[in-house]
Amino acid sequence: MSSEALLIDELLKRITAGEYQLNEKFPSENRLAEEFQLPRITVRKALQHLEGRGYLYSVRGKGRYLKPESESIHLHLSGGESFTDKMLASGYDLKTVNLFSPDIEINQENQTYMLARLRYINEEPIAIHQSYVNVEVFPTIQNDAPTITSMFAYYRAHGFHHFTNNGAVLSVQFPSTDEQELLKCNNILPLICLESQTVCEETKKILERTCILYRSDKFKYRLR
Amino acid sequence: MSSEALLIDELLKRITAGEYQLNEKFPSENRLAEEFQLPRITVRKALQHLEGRGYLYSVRGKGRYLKPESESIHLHLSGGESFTDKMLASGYDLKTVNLFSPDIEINQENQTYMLARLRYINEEPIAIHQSYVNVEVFPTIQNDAPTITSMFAYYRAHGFHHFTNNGAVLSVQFPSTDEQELLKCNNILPLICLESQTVCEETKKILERTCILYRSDKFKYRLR
DNA sequence: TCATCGTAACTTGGCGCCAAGCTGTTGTGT
DNA sequence: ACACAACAGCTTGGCGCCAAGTTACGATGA
Repeated sequence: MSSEALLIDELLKRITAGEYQLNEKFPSENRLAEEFQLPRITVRKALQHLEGRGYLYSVRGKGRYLKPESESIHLHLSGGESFTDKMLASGYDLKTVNLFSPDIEINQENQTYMLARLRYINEEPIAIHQSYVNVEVFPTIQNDAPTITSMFAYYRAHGFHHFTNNGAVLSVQFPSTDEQELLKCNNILPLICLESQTVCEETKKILERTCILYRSDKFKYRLR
Repeated sequence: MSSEALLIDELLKRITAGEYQLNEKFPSENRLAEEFQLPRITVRKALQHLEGRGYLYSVRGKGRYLKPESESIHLHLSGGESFTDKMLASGYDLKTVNLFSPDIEINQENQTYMLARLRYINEEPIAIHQSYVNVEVFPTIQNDAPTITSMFAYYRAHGFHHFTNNGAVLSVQFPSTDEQELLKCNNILPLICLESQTVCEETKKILERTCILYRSDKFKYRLR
């Protein structure tokens, strides 16, 4: 194993053992280089890796600081309940921002319109919701899109009242630069990608295909 | 956004668009530095990031090469079925290696014994199974441990025949150096961590607490 | 004409140097 | 005695230089 990898492990041990105070100065690159008898560049790479993972933040000229660990939100990955309802039921302060852009057009091939929303909890972005709405069922979706914050509310307004989803697929991916900006995260923060279809229980019509990108560091997922 | 981040995005676009041949030379650091008018060190960082994510591998003096993308295994995250049964049912060539070590002792605090197994598919390590076996139910587990490859078989041999689990919790973490060596992966490959308890249906005894670490790049997970 | 060896030109890898930012201490001026 | 400015010493950030490895081409010798 490389020196860098071993240093990362050792620093993680110390961090999880509580040896460093939150928001106080982490030992500098030079200090750690001296302590571990490693080149400063090796130490810097290890520290930058820990920054990438969200443990540290740095200010040029000042130093590096330990980030407070954010509390994980427990999310049930199951059932037809909307994300909004789940969060409200658990007492979280959820906010939704519509990421409408006039540039987005209907996908002619599969007749869907992509409507994206950014979800915040406690003023922090935690998920990107991408709904690929079935244009055949909702022909005016492109015009309606700028004002929508709840898809379920939109469906109810259009006469659909009971929903289910036919399973979901979960995978892990890294964020693109756009997603990094939206979610205010680093490029090595894994995102949980959850893909499913929302179906009307009565008519069995597919209303939308959904892709939700969750920051994996903000959630623990309960499975039934 | 930094130059490095934008370069990563652009190279990923090209990779997914199929612009590079598998196992053929990827453009060199100098070549890309010239093309994008960036310092070589910026290009190198971007390429090392892609290496970390598993897209590329490098040979000093020779060059960098695109790795073939491995097929994702679809795994159902549900039910009491064992991992072994699920993989065999899907036709995968699963192999299990017991990671027995005489150094591992019974945890006196919660009376469990940690038995770890490494899972291979097509000769590639894909998951680490850690079973924290209830010593009160299996007092001879420490002696039995070296020869166990199937926990369910072990339980059946001890008179337990029907199992369930009381939900599971899924989270994402990065591998430690030990886990990196076992799974033959880089330090930024996210691992899916699935924690659950295996319970005997008849007696309701907790047989084990399980923690499975899956390479997230090898699996897509189906939820019911 | 063919084979072998040496060198140059390519590749990636390891680590350092200089730049930019911040803070604390000391000296000078009012 | 206090306030302000300058400088030194600390911090992290950007990028380059030299080392190590591989390959291809040209020259020399048989």
